[in-house]
Amino acid sequence: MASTKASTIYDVAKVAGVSHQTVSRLLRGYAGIREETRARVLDAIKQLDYHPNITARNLRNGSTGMIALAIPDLRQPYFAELAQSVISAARDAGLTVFVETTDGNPERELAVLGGTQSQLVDGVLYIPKSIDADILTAQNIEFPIVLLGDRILDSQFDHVTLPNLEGARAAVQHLISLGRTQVAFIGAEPDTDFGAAALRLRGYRNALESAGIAYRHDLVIFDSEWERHSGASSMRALLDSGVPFDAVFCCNDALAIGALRTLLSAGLKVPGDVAIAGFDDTEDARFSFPSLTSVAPGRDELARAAVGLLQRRIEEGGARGAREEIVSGYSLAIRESTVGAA
Amino acid sequence: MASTKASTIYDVAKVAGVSHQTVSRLLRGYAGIREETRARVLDAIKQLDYHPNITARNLRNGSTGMIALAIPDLRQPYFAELAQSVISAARDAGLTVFVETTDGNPERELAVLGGTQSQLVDGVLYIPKSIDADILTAQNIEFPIVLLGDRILDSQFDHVTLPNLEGARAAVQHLISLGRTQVAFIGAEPDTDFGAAALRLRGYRNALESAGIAYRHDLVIFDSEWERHSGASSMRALLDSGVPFDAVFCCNDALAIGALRTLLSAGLKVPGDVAIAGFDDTEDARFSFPSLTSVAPGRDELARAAVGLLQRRIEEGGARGAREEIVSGYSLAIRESTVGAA
DNA sequence: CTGAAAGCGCTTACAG
DNA sequence: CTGAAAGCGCTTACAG
Repeated sequence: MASTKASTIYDVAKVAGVSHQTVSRLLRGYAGIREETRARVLDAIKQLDYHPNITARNLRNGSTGMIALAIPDLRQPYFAELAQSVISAARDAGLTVFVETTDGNPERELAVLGGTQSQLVDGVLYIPKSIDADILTAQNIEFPIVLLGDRILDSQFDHVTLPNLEGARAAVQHLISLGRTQVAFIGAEPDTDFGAAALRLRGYRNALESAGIAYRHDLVIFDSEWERHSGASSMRALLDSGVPFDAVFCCNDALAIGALRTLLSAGLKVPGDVAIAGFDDTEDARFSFPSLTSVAPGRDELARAAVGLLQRRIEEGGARGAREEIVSGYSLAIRESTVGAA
Repeated sequence: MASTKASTIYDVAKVAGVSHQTVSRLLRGYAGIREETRARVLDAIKQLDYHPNITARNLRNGSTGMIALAIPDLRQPYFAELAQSVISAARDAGLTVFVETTDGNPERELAVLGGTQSQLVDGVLYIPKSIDADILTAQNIEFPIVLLGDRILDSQFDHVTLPNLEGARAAVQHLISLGRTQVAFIGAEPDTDFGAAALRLRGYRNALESAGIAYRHDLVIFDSEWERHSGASSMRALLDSGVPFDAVFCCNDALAIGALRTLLSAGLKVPGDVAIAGFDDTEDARFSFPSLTSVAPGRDELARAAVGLLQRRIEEGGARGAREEIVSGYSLAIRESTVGAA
């Protein structure tokens, strides 16, 4: 902080009666310093309450020990929890993070890549939302970047993602195992073959196929917002369509929470009339009533992997190895919304 | 970023055929530069894709344009939403923020104040949880700091806080206006006369008094965690106590969501048997079923005020004026948990 | 084992 | 209106 005139390496050196480089060496952990000298310097440091000026060190070293986390919106529990995991993982790795919210706005998502903060940072952990791989590729990014999250398209970048297909399939298989045969799907996206929505839809279809249940378009609801309010409307639309269904898989918990609210508002019983499952295992899934069955994608593991990969890329400097793709494990948290209260 | 050799002000100067200071001046927005020179420099900047090195600028200027936000835990919606508001407000103010999560852990809360990142930052927005004013005062903090949030104790620091008493009173008055006479209170804290819990409890008592209802200890549940899981247990405890009640005010929405779940699990009707209100107006309050009546404390206003105050302190440099206290406005969002479905 | 020198990229008085 | 100089606080070869 600039408020009070902080003491420098020179002040310490003067007090200790050594040159400033000796102080620097001690700070950097060099072995070869005479015990008696070391003690004098440490004394001076304590006496002056000296703290190294990180900015100066950064300027010299060309690195800052900081990474940026570009994330759409902390108001959404999934992102908030993911951010928390990233921040913890980064701290454990000796990095500090710098949260940039983009609102999933394409311009802001792009701005992060060129913004003034990208100067300050050794690398970027990037959770894209509305931007796609082509645009990203066209950016010709010249610093370490790792893509993170569920919306990762097939891309030439390092990325860490979820078992989208497998998780969705497991959830839908669970619904089917309960004897449900008319399973709706909320959260499909038009016009994409990649990305979380497409993969989860494929998982859904896989599960139906293995059970010998025909896929039906009228049970698939498009919703690319994946938020609580849109989940509520999507469920409203499904109910209004008059198509009968006895279960629903939602692409994330936010959708499921919204859909659940609409179902209960409409006087339906969950899971009696309709069983419902989500994806993400956010904390609100555990405290809704009924509590929500959800695919738990191992958020901490994901965050740690992403931070670790980014750190590796930073250390490698310019020399990029082959791009890497990491997929986390998952489990299915089975709760009241599919199996009822205990 | 350090990955590729970035061009400097000198490179630009050489290409443009001027001295590097001229480039610097143009960058800093000085008026006195000949039109023709300016064009040449801008050309060179574009041609070289020059971006100023923020670290160097910071070293020179002694400030970084960054602030730290020390916050307990993004997994809790209240904090996540507050963080989002702070980040937005900071961006509007030209500052970037740096999120430090403390887990409400006293050591980590203290560490933020001395940590290496406090070097990097022009000031700190501090959301304390377990730390109290005495400890903070003892720290002899020598940089701009603004306390933010609901747990602010009476202190010698600048702080921005919520209308704790008034908000709680309004919520309880609302419950009473519905004809409820046995209003429970969840979230009291033992041994404090200050802080959000004490103030909200006072608001509760005020509302009872104005209505001529006697205050009863057996309707007040202690809970200093203020999380969903603790709200669930607290409500469990209240039910088990056998004390009859027809309404409950919870100190925050997390408690209320947990309590609501317990009520519904127990087969009680909300608001038929028990009306329930919370505080914070987090987004999950709007999507529970029934949706939750809650005190809305004007989060954006709060965040903007806090960022503004901090920025002012930073600009004032060392010269601290009188400490300032800002209290946000509030409104009461009335929803199904007190008045039933529409 | 420790000192003298140069430089990271920028900005700010000082001249002209 | 634009250039030469010094310095922000640190680290890294280079000598000795």
